[in-house]
Amino acid sequence: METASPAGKRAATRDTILDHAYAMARNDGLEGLSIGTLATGVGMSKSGVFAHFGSREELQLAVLDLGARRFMANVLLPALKQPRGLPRLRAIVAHWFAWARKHQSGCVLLSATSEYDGRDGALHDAVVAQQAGWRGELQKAIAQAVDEGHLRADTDTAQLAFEIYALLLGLHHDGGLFGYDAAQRHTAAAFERLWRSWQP
Amino acid sequence: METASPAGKRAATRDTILDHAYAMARNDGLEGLSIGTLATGVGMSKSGVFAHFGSREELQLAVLDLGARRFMANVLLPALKQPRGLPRLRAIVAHWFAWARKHQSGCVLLSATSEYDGRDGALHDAVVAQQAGWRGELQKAIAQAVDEGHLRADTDTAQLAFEIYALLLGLHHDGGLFGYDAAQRHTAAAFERLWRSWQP
DNA sequence: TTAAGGAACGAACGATCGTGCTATTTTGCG
DNA sequence: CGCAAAATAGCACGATCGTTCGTTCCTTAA
Repeated sequence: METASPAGKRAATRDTILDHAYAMARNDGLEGLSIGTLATGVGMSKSGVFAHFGSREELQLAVLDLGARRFMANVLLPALKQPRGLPRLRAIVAHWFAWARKHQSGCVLLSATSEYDGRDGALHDAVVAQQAGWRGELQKAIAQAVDEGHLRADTDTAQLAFEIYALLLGLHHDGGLFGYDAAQRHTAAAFERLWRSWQP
Repeated sequence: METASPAGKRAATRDTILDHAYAMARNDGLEGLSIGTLATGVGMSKSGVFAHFGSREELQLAVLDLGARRFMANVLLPALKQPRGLPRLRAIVAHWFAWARKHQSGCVLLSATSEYDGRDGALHDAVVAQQAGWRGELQKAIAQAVDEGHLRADTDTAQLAFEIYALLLGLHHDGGLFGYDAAQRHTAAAFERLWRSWQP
């Protein structure tokens, strides 16, 4: 048998553990993850959970990776069905809004940036790589919108990507603290101004 | 003697402890604060540090409060020397930029919002109160700029305050992850567009 | 039927956590 | 100087942390 069967028992329970770990990390962050509490949550022993990852750091990296894959699957992937250019870009933002609504009580990727942006180590590197990757996807979608003539030809893709990201940070922030509805209104209004100011 | 002499020994060492605690919380967050590590940092015993606060939560609240006071002293207060209206508003943003540069490796107030936005308890309430207070100050400065005729008369103060805050979130985020310089350029460019779009 | 291998458990490790208590030291006042 | 009061240290507690190790259980193949 090769290195991994398509869906062996090991992989299945590992997925179960990661699912619980992700839910916990949404509230307590990756630094708040404890193997004991996680084991209780999934109904396993501490050592049983531990054996699947080998170290707490590996567990945290796996949860971070799961978060990144879920984000991509929920925000980027469905938007790819839209035609290239502004429609796809707006679809990304729309799905990102939905993601923020579902993650009002905390987003693993965002809390991870707060937790690891000033440290060294594998988690820091993983967070930076993940954020840089997503920013790159954003810039790619923006560049396509420029190519299609949906945005001004002199658009600075990094600049616009930054502003889009900042608005979503605002949505997450205000949504978590003051309630999603008001935050959603402010963010949507800001986006209308944003698209208008970059239209050709 | 009354409840507190102007600068007794107790208050002095308490300030020393809080200063170290603030520095530590910048890297590890308020949840990462441990009394033992803090005691080692200030060269005291665990119980000696503990006696000043009575509980870990009280310590965290004190650090959060110190952060808020330092933020106000560094960002709002110096801006009050500028004349009401847009000059003062831009001064607030300028000092906020400097604050973000000094706090690239982590801002206690920001990480606190990530850590407590999805929980209950005194820390959550303190974070919400602090953020709401600051947002209120922003809105007040914006309203004055409207009164002075420096911004459009139909300006939605809550909306503009949200957008300003979102841009600073972006500055903190990108500054910590990708380096301050590029983040500062993007944020400054976004602000120029922002002021222009709200000018009368 | 039995041997083999993987998965999970249970117990224990040293370390550290927050938090009490009781001494001991330091301080300020008469 | 001497004495009360305040400030700090020392010690111990139960709990939990991540991690290791040996054992048990279950599945699968010969």
